[in-house]
Amino acid sequence: MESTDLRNAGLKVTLPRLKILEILESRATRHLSAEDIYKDLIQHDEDIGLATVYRVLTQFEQAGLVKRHHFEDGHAVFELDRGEHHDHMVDIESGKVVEFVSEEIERLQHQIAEKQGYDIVGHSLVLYVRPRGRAASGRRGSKP
Amino acid sequence: MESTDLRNAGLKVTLPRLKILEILESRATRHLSAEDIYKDLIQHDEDIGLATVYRVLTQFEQAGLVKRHHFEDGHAVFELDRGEHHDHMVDIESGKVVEFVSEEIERLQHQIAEKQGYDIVGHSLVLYVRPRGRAASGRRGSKP
DNA sequence: GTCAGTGCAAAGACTTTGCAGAACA
DNA sequence: TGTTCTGCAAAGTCTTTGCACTGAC
Repeated sequence: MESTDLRNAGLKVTLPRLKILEILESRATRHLSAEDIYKDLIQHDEDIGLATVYRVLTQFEQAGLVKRHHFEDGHAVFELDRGEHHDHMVDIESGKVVEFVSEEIERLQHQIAEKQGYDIVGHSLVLYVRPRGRAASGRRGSKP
Repeated sequence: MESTDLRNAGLKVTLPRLKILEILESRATRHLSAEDIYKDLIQHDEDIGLATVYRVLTQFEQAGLVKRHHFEDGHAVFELDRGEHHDHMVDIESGKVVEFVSEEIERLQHQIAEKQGYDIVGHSLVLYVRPRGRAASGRRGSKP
């Protein structure tokens, strides 16, 4: 089944590709960095290099199988592209990523771009959040 | 006047800092990369190293004088923080950056975060756009 | 058997850091 | 004068690339 996806993308069915696809499909965390995937492979005794992970992910991205995101932490994260567009919320304390969709925001975005004479080609919306009601890290009450 | 900003930030008033602040204030393009600023300094025969540019920008960021953004092109861009929040639209053909504000989107974002039990700490919204009505780069008509 | 794919190491882009000399207060 | 700053070069992080070998078809 995964092999079909690969063939459809014009990619040979190889072990590294299958394994990486499998990791992207099966992990609880759907947003993984190249390093995350690499470590996972190592732990499962797969002898696959980090360079290959990057190469495969880039190919998957070009084939439309995965999406690459750049949250503000320096490294890219990848997720399987299941077709349905969504935006992200990142819990800055736990690192957890929550997906959400807002038709209304999408609509407003198009409206805004249109007003300036543009068509939207893509967009990136990320909310950096913290569990409700908790104060800023290590502080109490109002600003110092 | 700029020197006051620096002193308020607890930074000594030095030539590199003044020059960099001046560039951020006076350039038509308000969103500059470290490299952009460095080149500008070189062109004006200022003998300031790239490392210093990065150091100064980081200090300015910590002092709240500038904001750092990561658009999808790999390198960070900096803009003077004038206090008023806004989001960005990047014309992928010209590289031009347009700022915009949408109270409505802001409101929706808070609503969405709240629904998940989160407070928003920060957010990043960037629209990648292309002048209206123009086909994808180098193409005509519908998809190939 | 061929050609795409892979591992490894080396290179690249962007950014940060260590240190000795220079400059602000 | 005493720190704080700066330039330079070296190191760091994340990612890509070159090359000879391996493996899919």
